[in-house]
Amino acid sequence: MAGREGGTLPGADDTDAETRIVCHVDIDCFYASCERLRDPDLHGEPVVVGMGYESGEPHGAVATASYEAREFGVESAQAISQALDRLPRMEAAREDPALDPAEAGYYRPVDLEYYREVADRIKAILRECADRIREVSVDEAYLDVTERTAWTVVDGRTLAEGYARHVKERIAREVGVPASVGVAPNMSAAKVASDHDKPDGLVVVEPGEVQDFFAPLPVDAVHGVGPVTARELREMDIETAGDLAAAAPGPLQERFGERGRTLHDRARGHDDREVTPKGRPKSLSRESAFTEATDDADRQRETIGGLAADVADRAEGKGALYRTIGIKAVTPPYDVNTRERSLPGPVADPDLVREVALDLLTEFAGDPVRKLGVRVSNLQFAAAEQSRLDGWDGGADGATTGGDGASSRGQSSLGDFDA
DNA sequence: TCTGGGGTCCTAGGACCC
DNA sequence: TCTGGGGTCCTAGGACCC
Repeated sequence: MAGREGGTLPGADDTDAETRIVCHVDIDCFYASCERLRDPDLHGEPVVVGMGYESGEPHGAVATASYEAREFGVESAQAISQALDRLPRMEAAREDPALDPAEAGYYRPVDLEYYREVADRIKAILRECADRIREVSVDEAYLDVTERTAWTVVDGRTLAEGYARHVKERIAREVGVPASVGVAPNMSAAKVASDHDKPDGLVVVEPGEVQDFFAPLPVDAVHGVGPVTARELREMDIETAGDLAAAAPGPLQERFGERGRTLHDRARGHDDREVTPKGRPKSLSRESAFTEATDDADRQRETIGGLAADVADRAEGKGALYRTIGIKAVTPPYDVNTRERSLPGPVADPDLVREVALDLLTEFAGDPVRKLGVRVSNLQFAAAEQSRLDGWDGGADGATTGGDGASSRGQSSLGDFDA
């Protein structure tokens, strides 16, 4: 509100929430865009990237579909077999006179390693463009650019808009993938703004406009409202974000607890979360689905053994100790069961992960299972503290991670992205 | 939507302690 | 023997997100 242009004294800076400038950058159909990067012939064509997909085979699920592929009804998380029904493979269409190549698409298996290389180039640009950045996932990040630009309007546009355009164009020019960008005075509004005009969008929501921007959107456009909450809100006659903003906070809090308050706030344009780096993981897991449910105990044990080894291996790679080991068993129709056991102290012991996981599995012996998973949690990153593990001083854990957060993060950001 | 994989945070009950 | 109230940890499940 106080547009004190020349008066920002460092330290006396009471940057009030309304004057922050947050960008949310979201690469459009990231995996498909990466595939286009290495095969430019795919530009303008329907592209489907499948996980668990092998060339020509019908298994797996859609990880990402290009917008052209979505026109044919191909959706994220869909079975590849179903996607193929709606959009045949180009190779098949060219051989089969009954099929029209104009109504076929290109299918590719997920190649995470390559996508991470591309993501690293993008993230390098984003880090240059902001003082603080939170990398949400491989293809998405929040940037706090308050110190880099301003809400000042020049020639009918905010400087912030020009800045966001610059970020977007750098990504397009230097990496070659399209991004959608949202700019707003807080994270939640920036996220919704970037979603608002995909693909290749740029949506700016100025301070004071946030609530009006939200008002006409369906409730589930609010970040944190999923299918279940949306249904319950509709039962309360809350259909739009505007309805949510106007609703009495009491009943919301009664029904949804603390989350109710948060969602109400967001719909009203309030969100004072700061853009902070993500920090270390709280758990590591690996899971895998069977092609169809199996009650074969040997197969189940074999799967758990493999997952346990993978998880232990990943934990070791990140220098993580774990104190809790758990499994997940999904039984038909789709019941998710979890079991976990905590140990007296943190360990890094692959054999123990396997042993505990197999022991937890015995409860489901003989049950048909469609998916199994192994997880370690209660993590401690003791690499630095390891040396004085015997000289145990109680607060070592908190003190160290807090103290050198910045420098140690630089080191471990290696681990952030590796497998 | 007949359901892939990797995460986060929250809630609620029970055990146990003081 | 029955009864208070507060706190922490553990476990299971649920909702949500990308």
